[in-house]
Amino acid sequence: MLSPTKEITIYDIAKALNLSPATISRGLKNNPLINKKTRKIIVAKAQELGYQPNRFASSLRSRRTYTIGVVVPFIDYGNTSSIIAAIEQAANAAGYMVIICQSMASHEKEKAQVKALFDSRVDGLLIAMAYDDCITAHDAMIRKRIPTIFLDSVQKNARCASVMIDNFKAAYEITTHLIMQGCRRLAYITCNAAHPVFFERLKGYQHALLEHGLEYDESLIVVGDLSLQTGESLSKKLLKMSPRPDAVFAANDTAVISCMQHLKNEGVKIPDDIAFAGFIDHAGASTVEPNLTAIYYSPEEMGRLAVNALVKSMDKTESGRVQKIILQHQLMVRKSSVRFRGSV
Amino acid sequence: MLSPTKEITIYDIAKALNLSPATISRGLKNNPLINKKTRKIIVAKAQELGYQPNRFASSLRSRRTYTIGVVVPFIDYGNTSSIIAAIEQAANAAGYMVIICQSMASHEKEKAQVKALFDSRVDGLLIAMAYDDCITAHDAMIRKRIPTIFLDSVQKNARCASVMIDNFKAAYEITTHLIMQGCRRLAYITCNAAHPVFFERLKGYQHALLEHGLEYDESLIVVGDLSLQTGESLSKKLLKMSPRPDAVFAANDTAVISCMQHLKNEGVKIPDDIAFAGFIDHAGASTVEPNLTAIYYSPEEMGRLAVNALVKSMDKTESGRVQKIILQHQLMVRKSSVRFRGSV
DNA sequence: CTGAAAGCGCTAACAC
DNA sequence: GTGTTAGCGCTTTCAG
Repeated sequence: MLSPTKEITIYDIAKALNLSPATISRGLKNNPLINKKTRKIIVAKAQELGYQPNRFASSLRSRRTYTIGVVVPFIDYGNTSSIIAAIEQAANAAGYMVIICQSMASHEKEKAQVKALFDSRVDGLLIAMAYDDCITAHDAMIRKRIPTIFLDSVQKNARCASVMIDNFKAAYEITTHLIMQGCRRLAYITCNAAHPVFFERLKGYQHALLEHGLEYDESLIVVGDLSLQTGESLSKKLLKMSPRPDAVFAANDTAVISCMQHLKNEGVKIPDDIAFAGFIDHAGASTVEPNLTAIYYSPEEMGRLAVNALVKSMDKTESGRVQKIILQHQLMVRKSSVRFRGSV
Repeated sequence: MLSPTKEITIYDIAKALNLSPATISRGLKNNPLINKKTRKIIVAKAQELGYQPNRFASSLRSRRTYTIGVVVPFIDYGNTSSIIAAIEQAANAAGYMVIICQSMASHEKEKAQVKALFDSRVDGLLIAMAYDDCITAHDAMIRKRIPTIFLDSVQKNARCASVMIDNFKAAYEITTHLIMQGCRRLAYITCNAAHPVFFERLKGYQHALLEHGLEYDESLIVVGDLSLQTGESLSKKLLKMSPRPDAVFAANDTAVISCMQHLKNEGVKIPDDIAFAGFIDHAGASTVEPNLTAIYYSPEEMGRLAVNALVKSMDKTESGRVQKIILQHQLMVRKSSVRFRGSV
């Protein structure tokens, strides 16, 4: 029995087969130059000896790691885990491994993670930023020509690829829907994060108000926290408003459900007293009662498209044209916002 | 300006400083042998030149990757994403990166992922298996002395470390609770997966029945699918039973909520007609109405304890004593199962 | 405290 | 088709 500590290398296979290490390497990599028979023998011997390739050595030499880095604010937040699941699957199918990091919605952490990923020489990077004013770290990546795709980001300035939905349009649709349901005082719950996504959503909200002859009233804007599920404090703020809003559009993806629940506990009737709409449609939306109106897009598609675009730009040495992929979304109208029951 | 393609290495720093590469390496790694002043100069120069260490080269030489591999059936399932979030955080804090893989509840995939992780020479492995009859792949890992910790697994035979809750006890507590609420015909929803976790839960259920003088009736066992959220088909099966069960204990972590919802749509009153209890307490449990009774344990703690134990066994060359960590859980009694409202 | 030299395991370039 | 050689960037003895 072999000593378990000793690693089997291609040299061992080469020696056992009286071939050169180069041939072994080629045989194991399905290099077409190699004689089919030779390859078979090589593969069999490798199996027999329990050979396991060493990716480091290979990566060091070939300057290719077949690894992609993913940075998100939090893995367990909204539909993030589903997007990551899709990324992992698509990456795997394309022969890549996935290193996942959380930025915890912190600049420093985000930068550190990107740097660490660079130290790991990932071939490409997928990044969902917590804020928009932190291009520097990614700038470094881009300068170093690491293909990078942003998820859910709209950097006007930066010429960088991204995959996202049309946040302006989606917010516009939600707001219009609420107005069509007869709502006139639409509270808007947003985040303290200076993220372009929230900016776009606000613009969509404002645009819809304007188009329907409603005034934009800053006192109807409620700011929550990104990292915390501040449903209770939000609900209190809403209750204190006078006159009370007759609708809530929560562009903050997480707090909306607990906010709704707290209001219900306070005796608020949803949607009759206050109609509700969230933004991203995640698992809780169709569980909470009444079911929550929200924007749906396929997390699987988001992950898949991002990986495919990334793989494409990793494959060609020259990083491809900058690409902005807009994912289709749809407004899932559910009971939390439907007031005219006859008509819908 | 430097050509962006040329990588800065410690040799460049060495040359610029008239020092040897070895000194640079030591300086960058905070080796105590190095003069403090020299180190400062080295670090400054590295910064100036935009040096980024190359982990591969380092790993190749030092045989340490500071990477841990994680394999789970699905990232977006139950409380998995929260456990992973905690793993990522704890690993990061300890100086490790995390590579995450999904086995998709498939043997082949699981094996392939473990092999790929080994090719990446991860220093340690955390694995939540989909089934129990696939020790082989992990056996290889263990033989190769890669510290491995199983999440939620109870291999009687294998002498391997694990972190989990006491599934038998938890199931026993749930069942007892339902019986205390006056339920006598307790349906048990489980998975087709041959996973020890489900075996333990079944035993706990049976033990509680026995202890309370109730017969174990196989016709009350409903088998669902692990990978799919077969809530609707489960609810149909339940409705067909006659006499109908007066309680449902769903050891299958996912399907229970949609199952409840379907039954509600069919006019079943919960908990009065049928009391409900799930197993793992994930986000949906306190959103669905009535709120779902379930077993809670901290996913943060699960992740943290697993990583800490792993780090410990990676640090000492000799892998430490086999360790089984049992996480405390608690039964979260909620409205879905409470029938005696006065008394609870 | 610093330097010289060797080599981790693999692959690319060039021979034959 | 296969072999030779060199070297990816780093760390690690061993010297001094």
